[in-house]
Amino acid sequence: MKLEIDFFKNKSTLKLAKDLIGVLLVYETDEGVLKGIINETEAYTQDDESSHSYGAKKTKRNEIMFGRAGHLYIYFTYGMYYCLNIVSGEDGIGEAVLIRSIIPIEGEKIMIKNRSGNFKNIANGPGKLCQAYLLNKNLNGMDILDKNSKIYLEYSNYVPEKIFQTKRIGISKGKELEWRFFAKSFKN
DNA sequence: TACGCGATCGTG
DNA sequence: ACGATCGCGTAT
Repeated sequence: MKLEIDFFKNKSTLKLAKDLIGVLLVYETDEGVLKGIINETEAYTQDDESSHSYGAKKTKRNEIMFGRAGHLYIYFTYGMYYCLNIVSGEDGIGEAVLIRSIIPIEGEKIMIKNRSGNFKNIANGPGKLCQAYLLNKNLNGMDILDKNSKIYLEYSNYVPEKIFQTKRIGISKGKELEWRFFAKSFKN
């Protein structure tokens, strides 16, 4: 069953980041269905120095973060990679959850092809995940809660054994905040 | 218009 | 540990 708006309502971005561990990221492409278990996320809010939305300053790049929860914020970074975020929080507040990693469970062959044949570490990083799913700026701003959307989140029976909470990766400001969540294993 | 810097990755 | 690579945001 697809996640709907209720999953996002009245929930902090930190809580959403935690709740998304174990949820499936699904993309129905022309070549086949891509599906994976979300196993690592990070929260970003407008009070957070490391966030693109810091200080509630809206720009052309980050404006989607200020929209309604359930939209995709996909940005380009390091001159080569895209990163996928799910917009969170109230309309008008700039918050999102970065999806850092998934464990492939369907369409693995397609993902490997999308990753130029790399069959190890298929989607265990934000840039790798976007390569595996062919996510780019064309999909920025998509509404995954729209029932016609080809990309959406789905409930699963994968229950994290334990959710770890640590500092975030690859940032220079807001380093001390423990806003990263991940699971090492799931029971089914 | 100019410039410095990344919410990264793969190799060494 | 480090280089690749280029759009974005801030400053001029």
